[in-house]
Amino acid sequence: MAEANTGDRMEKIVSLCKRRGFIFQSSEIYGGINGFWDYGPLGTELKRNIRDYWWHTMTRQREDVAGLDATIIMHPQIWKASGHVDTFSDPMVDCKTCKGRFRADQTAEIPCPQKPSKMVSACHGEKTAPRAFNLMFQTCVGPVQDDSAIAYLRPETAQAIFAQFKNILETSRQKVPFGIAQVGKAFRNEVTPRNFTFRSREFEQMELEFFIRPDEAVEAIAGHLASAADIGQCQTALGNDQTDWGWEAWHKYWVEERIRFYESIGLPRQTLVEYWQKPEELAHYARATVDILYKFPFSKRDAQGELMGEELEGIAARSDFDLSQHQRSSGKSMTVFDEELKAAWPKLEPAKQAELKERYYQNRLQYLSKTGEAPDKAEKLAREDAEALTKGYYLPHVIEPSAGADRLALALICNAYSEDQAPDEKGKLETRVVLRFHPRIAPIKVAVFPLLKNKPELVKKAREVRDLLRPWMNVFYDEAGAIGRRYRRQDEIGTPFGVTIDFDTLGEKGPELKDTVTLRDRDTMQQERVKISELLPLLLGRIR
RNA sequence: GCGAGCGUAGCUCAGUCUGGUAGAGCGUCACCUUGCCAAGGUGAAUGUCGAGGGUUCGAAUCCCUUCGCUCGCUCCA
Repeated sequence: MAEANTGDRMEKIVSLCKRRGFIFQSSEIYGGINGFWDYGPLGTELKRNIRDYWWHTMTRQREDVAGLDATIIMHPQIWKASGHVDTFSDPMVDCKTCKGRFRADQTAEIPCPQKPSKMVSACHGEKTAPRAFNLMFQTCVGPVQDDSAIAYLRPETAQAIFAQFKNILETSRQKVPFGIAQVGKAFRNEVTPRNFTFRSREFEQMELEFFIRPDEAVEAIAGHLASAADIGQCQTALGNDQTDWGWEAWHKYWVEERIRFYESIGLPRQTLVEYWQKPEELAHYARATVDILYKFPFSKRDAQGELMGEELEGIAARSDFDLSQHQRSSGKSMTVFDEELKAAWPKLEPAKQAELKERYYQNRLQYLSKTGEAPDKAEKLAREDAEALTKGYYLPHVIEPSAGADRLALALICNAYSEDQAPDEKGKLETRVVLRFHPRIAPIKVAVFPLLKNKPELVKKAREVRDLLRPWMNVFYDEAGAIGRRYRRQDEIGTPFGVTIDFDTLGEKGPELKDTVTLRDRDTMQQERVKISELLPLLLGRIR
């Protein structure tokens, strides 16, 4: 299986996507529009399978996650509170002399590329005035288009979860720790869309905000925090006792959980990179972030020549930053009342009480100071928060696994794409293009063929089999051309199974083969003989 | 947004330098053939050569503008 060079491979994938109806450029007949992509018939099925399986795994299969489907346009204040209005717009300066681009606030710290002894702000290059690059799409709500009407298309789905946190808490009968999941479109006016659909301006996110107790509350209730060794066992812990899990345990748990998800739809661990962001790379609100990267063909290589991977998902431990921000910005309380905490607190030693209270106070004070509260006010608020903790009230912390649906679709296509050698009818080796999708996410699950089209009995029987399977899975029926050609067409779009109705099915070779069909496996091209009556349960077992 | 390269049939591409009015392979469709792994037969459709403008008797070819793609700066689910 000779691998073409990576550029080649990516080109073949892009071309296959268009040729077979996975992905088209948006608005193509008008010349296209940069950073926007449409999914064709097969791509739509693929993406729907991804979304559905994510939803299935993250919410319906769990006791502790509830769903949300919020609007794309929300109150603009949300994006002030979240920090997107300010931090999503970096004024940039271009240097016409050296062609460099620099953040306007950093020109005094970055050396000039042409004359490194001087900083950019002091070099002789001819520079443009600072220009704002706000990555949020703006629109106006209502007929009057003035500043008061400005609204934004959401740049992430997460903020709606925080904004609706209290409503969901009160209506879902969930208690911390629990999560809120959402799948939906998000929009970023990327400077440079790149790498096929990888960096698009309109994309779909699959996000979970998993709310947990602050460590101080965990310690008050459980008496201790799960140790490093306990954390090492997280991967099998669903259903186990989690009362002593602090944020590190939950964070690690979700990293493992998410990697298992990727494995379960056919991305082997060696195609993924688990990247723990270094302290200096962390966003200001994050205590830890793990990126799950997939080794795309267009990924850069490290010094050893290994693909470094591109981000599919980020799993951030965001402390109580987001709920705090919305609490301050909206003036509405975002705290929860925790009966277990209230009951546990009076039973603690006074020294322990003091220690936990002090730690909570320090954390709140640090947050409030960082966000610019006046020192005396910050101190007062932090005292109040610490006092509330002793009564069972706190702001939940959050672990955020946030994945890109389109990026995952692209990763699955890249991962599935393969070329192998298969003999044609004369035994000559031919190149076969196969998308080795995991059956769970394959757009079409099974293709049904009559061996020959010109035999009405075969066609009739094949249509019966098609109709038998159709209510249960996506079936494709094809009677055109030679049987081998039909198999190959299905291989190219990743259909895992092929069912062929032949003369044995009609009973020509005797009663023992009557009403049996051949079931052909895409990857091995092996066939097995299966009774029609057993076909449905067999296939259902293999595609779930 | 800036710099470099590119844009011809559904896909991959030839033709562009040296203007004369568009081709190949694969694919698609129909009919025939078919006895389990695509390239048997016959026939068919498809391009205002990315778009717009200019030069010219004549532009896929030269010039300008614009849109899109690829790479770099920047950003990131």
